[in-house]
Amino acid sequence: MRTSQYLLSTVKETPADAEIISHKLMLRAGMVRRLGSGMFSYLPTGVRVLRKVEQIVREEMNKAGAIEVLLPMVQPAELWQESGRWDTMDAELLRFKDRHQRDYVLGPTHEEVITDLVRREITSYKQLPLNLYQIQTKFRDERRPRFGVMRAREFLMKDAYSFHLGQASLQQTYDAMYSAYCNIFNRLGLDYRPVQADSGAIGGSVSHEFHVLAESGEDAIAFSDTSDYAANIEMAEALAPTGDKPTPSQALREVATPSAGSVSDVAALLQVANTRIAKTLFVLAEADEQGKQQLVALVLRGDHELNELKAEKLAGVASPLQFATDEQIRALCHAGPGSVGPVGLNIKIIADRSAAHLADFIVGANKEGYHFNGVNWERDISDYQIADIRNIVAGDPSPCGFGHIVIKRGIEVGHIFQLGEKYSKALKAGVLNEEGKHQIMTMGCYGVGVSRIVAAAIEQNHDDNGIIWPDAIAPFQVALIPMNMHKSVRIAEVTEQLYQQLTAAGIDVLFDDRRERPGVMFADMELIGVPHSIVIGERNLDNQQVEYKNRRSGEKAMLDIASVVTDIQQKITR
RNA sequence: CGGUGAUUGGCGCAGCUUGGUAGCGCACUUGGUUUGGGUCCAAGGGGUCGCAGGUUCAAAUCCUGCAUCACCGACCA
Repeated sequence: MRTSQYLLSTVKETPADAEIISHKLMLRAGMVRRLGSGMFSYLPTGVRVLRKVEQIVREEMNKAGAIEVLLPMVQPAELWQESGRWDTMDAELLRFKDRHQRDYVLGPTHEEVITDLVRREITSYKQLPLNLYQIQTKFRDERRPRFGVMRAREFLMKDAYSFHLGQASLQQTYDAMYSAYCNIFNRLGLDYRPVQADSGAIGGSVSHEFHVLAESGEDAIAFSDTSDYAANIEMAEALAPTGDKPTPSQALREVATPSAGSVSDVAALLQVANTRIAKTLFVLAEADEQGKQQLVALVLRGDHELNELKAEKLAGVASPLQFATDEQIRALCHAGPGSVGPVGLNIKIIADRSAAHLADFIVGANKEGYHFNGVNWERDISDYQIADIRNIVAGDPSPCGFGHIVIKRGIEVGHIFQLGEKYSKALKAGVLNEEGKHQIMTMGCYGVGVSRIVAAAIEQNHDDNGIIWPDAIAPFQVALIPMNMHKSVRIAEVTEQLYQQLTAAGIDVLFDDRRERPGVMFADMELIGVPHSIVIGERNLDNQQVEYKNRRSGEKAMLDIASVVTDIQQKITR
């Protein structure tokens, strides 16, 4: 490609509304332009990268036995009503009507469509297992789109769905997808980790996320410092403290804590560590037969945070988790939040494992401006359950049994699930088994955020001058930068010749044939992140040489014109 | 959804407090100049000041409503 015939569209100024580095650089490098909130147009350079990522994903999926399909983005409401997600999926699902006033949705994911397709096409166990995938645009009406294409509403995703008769077959495909994903991210040249995850709104049981590690990541991941255990923080089990519970030694007493509401206030006032305080949160219980919802008290150590996902999975707790209002709390405790505690409450009380390990601790006294000190389980709070309801924190023992927890941030770029029968059962997708009996299929689903990978790759690979693409996904592998080509026939001829040779060798070359000053060309090629550049100048031409520069390492070398193609090929495949 | 802020040539912004008919930088066009790290000089084109209504002799500026966009928040009692 010649710059004079290309749409480079680089800009010097950083748009004001770009927050993170990948967003800024994608705008500056002329990869994307914002059309509306969470919606982006891809310019040629952006498309080139997107296609390269896509192609690697496609190749690895094919290699792993998946077959490509293409499903509609606009989907009839009936399918979503049939699966039940028309009602459960709320605002994120964009709905609209056609000219006949029929309801449709813009596909945020394709479980319904694929399950419908498969139930029509597949009738016998002999056709299983089957793994179908597509690379397609999704639309999710995010409550807050941000970070450019990282959390956009419209985005490009690879989604695969597998169908099986039985768990063993599902596990086999799941494992194959797991290694296919590792291959994908290895080929992309990214620093990533597979982590244990919750399966969330899509449903199912076993699940892994693939995260690209980056400071700007939206997810926190818990790692063991000695084993290869890694789990999403919302999922990582916080173990009970080891050793015996300290022996109670104090009597229960009331202490005045005027205007001390938060844990840190109380700790400061009473001159104790916040680990000696237990905080009490109130959430709604599951509705009883009359449809009434009582409250449930969740008790956590003062330095810990509630893990909502863990809490809402507990029996008796309403799911999704709903916090009690101030009024509800006052009606129950006769005190406002800040002075409330579990002592004397006649409702279900769930203590976190760490909170349950406390003795002689401090809680709100259910009396405005007062706390109890010297509180002890059993003696003062007899009826309670113990559960893991907190977020794991750095330094906790790892749930795998080896080492301690380190927390890092990651960008979720892949997610694999074992769905089970959630959708196949709802849509009655089954086959005849060996006994000639109808049997519901078991499903798995496997997603890769293609457009998000592009942003994640930039987060991990950039410097002050711009993007530094890994070779595998660079929009161009080589930049040809001639010095004063328009004044020197010799330069023009050599550059033209190199361009022909490199292109013929199947290398993506960007030939900067603009009438620009050298500084402009250097700056642009660095900004868009071309990994290898060749500078053609008069002084080296006398020796039949050109200058090579590596974008990432800064390495410079002189190359003989005669061997440029093979030299470059070696540097690329490296 | 709640809070805060923004909206002025293609992009980034000033002007608004104190109303008087719009300006700067980048980009673009033309001519010259320069040519191994975002040249310099000169001339030029381009704006219903987000939309609607109101106040006024007069509104980018004041008032009201709406729209769009962004940031922060949406467990930590």
